[in-house]
Amino acid sequence: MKKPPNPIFSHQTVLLLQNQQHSIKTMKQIHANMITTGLILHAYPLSKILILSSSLSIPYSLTLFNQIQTPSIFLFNTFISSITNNAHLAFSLYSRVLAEKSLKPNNFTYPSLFKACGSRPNWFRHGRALHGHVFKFIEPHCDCYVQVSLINFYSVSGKLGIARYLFDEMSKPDLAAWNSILAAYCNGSCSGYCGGENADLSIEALCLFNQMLVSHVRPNEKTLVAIIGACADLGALCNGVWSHAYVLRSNLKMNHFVATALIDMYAKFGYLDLADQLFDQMSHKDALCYNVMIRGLALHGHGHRAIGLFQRMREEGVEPDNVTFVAVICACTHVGLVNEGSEIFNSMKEVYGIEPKLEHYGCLVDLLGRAGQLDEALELVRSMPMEPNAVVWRSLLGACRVHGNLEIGELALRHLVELEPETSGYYVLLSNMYANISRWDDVRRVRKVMKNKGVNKFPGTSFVEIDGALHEFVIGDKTHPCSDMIYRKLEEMNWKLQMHGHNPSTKEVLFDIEDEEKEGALSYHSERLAIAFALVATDSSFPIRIIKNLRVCQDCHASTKLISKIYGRDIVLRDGNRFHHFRNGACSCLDYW
DNA sequence: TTAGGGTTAG
Repeated sequence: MKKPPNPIFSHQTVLLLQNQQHSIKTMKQIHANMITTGLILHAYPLSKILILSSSLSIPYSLTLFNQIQTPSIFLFNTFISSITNNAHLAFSLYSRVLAEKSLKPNNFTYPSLFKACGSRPNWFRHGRALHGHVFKFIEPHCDCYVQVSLINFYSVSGKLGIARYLFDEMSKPDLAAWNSILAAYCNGSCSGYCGGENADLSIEALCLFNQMLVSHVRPNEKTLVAIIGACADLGALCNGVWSHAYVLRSNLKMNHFVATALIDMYAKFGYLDLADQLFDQMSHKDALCYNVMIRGLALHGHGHRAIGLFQRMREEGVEPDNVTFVAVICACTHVGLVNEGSEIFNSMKEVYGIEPKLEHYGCLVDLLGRAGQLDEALELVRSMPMEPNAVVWRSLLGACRVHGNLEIGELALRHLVELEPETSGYYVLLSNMYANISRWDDVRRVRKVMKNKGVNKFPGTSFVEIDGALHEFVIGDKTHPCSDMIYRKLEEMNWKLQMHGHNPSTKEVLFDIEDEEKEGALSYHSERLAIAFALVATDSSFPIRIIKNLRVCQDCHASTKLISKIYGRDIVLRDGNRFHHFRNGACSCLDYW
């Protein structure tokens, strides 16, 4: 016989709790009503008021919870899951569960707790201890939610290997599990916690996606957001366009997340018109999508359009955030709008109440430096409220090299050598700087310091990929088997083998391949030699792909930009951190210089 | 009839 429906579930107050948005005032009224009607004694309505009250006032919800005589594990789980952004409270509730003999944590207890751990820095050890509890109290393999929450916890804690192990342990990963592991690889490739393997992480994400399709798990919007991000990081145009097409043909929703990821991807590829089209189609534009579009425009040298979009953002009442200002000040830098950039920097605090961070000061140093205002840039570095990092000093150094200011350049290099003593490139730059003005004693001194410190043990190498084969070039290796061929070809093409530079009238590209007269000047960079090789060895229109074992230095960055513009060739430089995609004189990697 | 996991820029 069918049981009659329980009148509690159709009670007017319970329906009110479920169906409407409430203020603290109406929530208190409902609470009072529940006490008078006796509904407060029933677990289901109690769980609903707990969820509601914790979203409005944590102290109120805690008082409410503490009034429950003997809360069941169901009520503990409900309350813990509603306060995961308060990890301390979540864990104190969990310890009450452990202390109570009549209670035992279950499958529903752990996902929220792992979420709470992952959301706080330095809580890794708590999460790891909690993982032990999972084995003690439940059977983790039986529950997908627990497994996924563990994968996420380890991935946000930077333990991608453990996350992958747990994923591989799953006999039949569901959609959320696939999305978690894909996001883990994609976020890992962005945050850079895996050193030189970032690009490999994005490639692995694409491989995993392939496996997902093969195992007949149907991707959703979250999946595609991760994959589009991986394509953007890799500069994988074909895969990126395929992903866009997949969204359309699979009737996935072009929601905020998907659209923003696509805008970012097309902007990074340099397809600003496509990015702009998608941007215009977005019904509601938030700060995030403005940021990616502004950044995209700034990256590709459309500074004025970027600033125009920033104006539009303000006119439409969208509040800029700290990322917006990084993008806008960089846009000003690229078109030399020093006053506008400085004003925007000042408006951060005065108008928007946003305290400028290190990266904003870095942008301003770059803005002033590139405009040749080196004394002002140095003054700013000295007066900024936080300790300048290597990025800031590198900006200043870059400006000094462009504007030929040895004094400040030397100062910047000294700081860089101190901050990153293992980076041989700084010693090399310092040495070259002295060599350029024939201060040979200083050249020898720097070389001696290098030798004493044991830096530069590992020469920089670049690999250039031509027709699927990798050719290796080592910094300063004049005996490379390709060198003669490159020299001959370059001479045929009437290229000068000197310091890098560019003569717009003759279209000469000047490589600093070697200069015997300059004693002590280090010879050409391997990536430049590799590019030269690729240019002379292939006429195909495919991007020249170069893989480096050292960071792309400023010299190389500048000359590669130039070569991409003059020869109309896309060049992709991959270093330990990421891909730098050069197209028509612009590079889609702004964070370097 | 109740509770838990996965998405966007730097």
